[in-house]
Amino acid sequence: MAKKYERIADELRQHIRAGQLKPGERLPAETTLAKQYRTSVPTMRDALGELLAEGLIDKRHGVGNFVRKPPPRVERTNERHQWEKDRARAAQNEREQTGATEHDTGLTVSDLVFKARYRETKADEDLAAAFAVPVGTRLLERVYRTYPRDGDAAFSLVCSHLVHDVVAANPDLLDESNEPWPGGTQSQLHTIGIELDHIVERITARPPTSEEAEELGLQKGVSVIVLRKISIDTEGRVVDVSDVIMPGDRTELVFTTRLDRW
Amino acid sequence: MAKKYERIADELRQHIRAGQLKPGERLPAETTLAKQYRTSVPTMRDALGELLAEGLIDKRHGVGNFVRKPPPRVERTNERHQWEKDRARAAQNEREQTGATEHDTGLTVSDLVFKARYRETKADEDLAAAFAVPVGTRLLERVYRTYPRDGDAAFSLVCSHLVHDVVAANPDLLDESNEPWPGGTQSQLHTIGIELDHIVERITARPPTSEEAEELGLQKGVSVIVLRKISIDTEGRVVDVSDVIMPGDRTELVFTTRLDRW
DNA sequence: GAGTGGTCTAGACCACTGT
DNA sequence: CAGTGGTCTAGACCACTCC
Repeated sequence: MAKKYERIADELRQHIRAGQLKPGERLPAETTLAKQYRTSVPTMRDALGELLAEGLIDKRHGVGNFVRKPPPRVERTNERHQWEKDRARAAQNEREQTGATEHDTGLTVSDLVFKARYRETKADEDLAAAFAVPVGTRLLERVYRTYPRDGDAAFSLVCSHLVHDVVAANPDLLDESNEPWPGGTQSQLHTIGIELDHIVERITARPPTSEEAEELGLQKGVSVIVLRKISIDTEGRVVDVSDVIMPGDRTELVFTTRLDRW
Repeated sequence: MAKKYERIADELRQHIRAGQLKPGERLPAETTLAKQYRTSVPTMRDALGELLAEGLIDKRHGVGNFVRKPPPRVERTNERHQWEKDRARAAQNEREQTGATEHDTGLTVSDLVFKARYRETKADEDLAAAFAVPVGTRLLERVYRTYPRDGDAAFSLVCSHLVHDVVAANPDLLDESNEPWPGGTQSQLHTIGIELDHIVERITARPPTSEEAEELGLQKGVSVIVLRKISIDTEGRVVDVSDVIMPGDRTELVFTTRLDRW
């Protein structure tokens, strides 16, 4: 009654967990495995597909299937926001030391390659609702990528939106060649007199688009975590709406909620 | 170069988004679709598999494939914790009105079926580390399920852990027949003099186990969001560790972080 | 060029649902 | 019982990687 590919996946899972198959080790070819388990290649592939989605193996086209090393999970905490706010007004040389990604990953600036691209767009229905502005309002769209210097896959895909006419008060903020801006977005907003009051983050999970899977180096069946960060200033105005796409198998979000005392 | 099943999935996606296929409507049989798209049944199934993982269609064995109605997303906010704390000391009749699930879903008590099961266990390595107690410490494990009265799939799978000897101070807390306890866990802890100071929530995403997929009514390819909630009291002691499993296609987590003023 | 995984086909047979 | 989707098989052919 149990499905064959599930039984095979279970067996392989046991072998991996028990350490009979070690991290980094190559599995036998799929045709070989199919013979070993007395099944067909497609069924064998279904079994391997389960392990793939769980992040237990890596498939490398033309090379083989490998037991995956337990992936280092990247934590992203909500305490980063206060940390960023505290630094937003610090001296430039202090702000230059590290950014929020380094804060999360524990890596240093020299390990990371950073890219930014700015573009002008118009608010669609979704963003217009988030900003509480009319559809078609001019926005500044900022796309960020951070890669480890050696690897190839990005840590996360970030797309930030600001209301163009608001940030135009400081022309430096419209120029992508000023990135990476020491101290990040809160520091940029500080130059035009904006102070953040609170941040709302909405989190969902879904399968990646093929572009997202490509950029993040995701195996088939692995979901992404989508985080929409909405920054509200002390006037109650929405000043930034950012979408962050993170690999579901390597990400852990941490939120601390402090409670009022009785 | 584009994969055939992706092209077909794209076409069907367009038809659904454009409203040519309406929510609730049945698609032609897979054999029929395969002929229409001049492909084989397995390839057609790969295409439908994409839509399935995205939550655009429902597959019903022996019946057919249906366009899914946009699923009502259940929000879970971190403001629920302060809300629960405020009610923990309220009069019993007020606490009885509604619980946190109703607070999140907007449904009333009569729409929901609630089940609780208590069990005594010993701390494994994972939980021992979370509680900062020795492995093998006696714990009280509490499993909760909340179902809509009409539907069949649970909203979420909750498993809470308390240190047995701590809560045994009030024997009522060891008896599952006292569930649902008006006012929830914070109210229960209040009876033994525990006040919460803050809550840490760690969020990850992964494919469901087959049991989870069954209980939550998940289609193939849909991930679950896993939330581990750690409650810390005013003494800095971890008093509760709860794991919450939620369907990735119907859940939105909302976290608000308030920032100190400059 | 040899060996690997990726895509696609064609079809058998089983399990589930509703009439 | 008829019709549907679910599982499994057997094998062709392509794309990628490395020697």
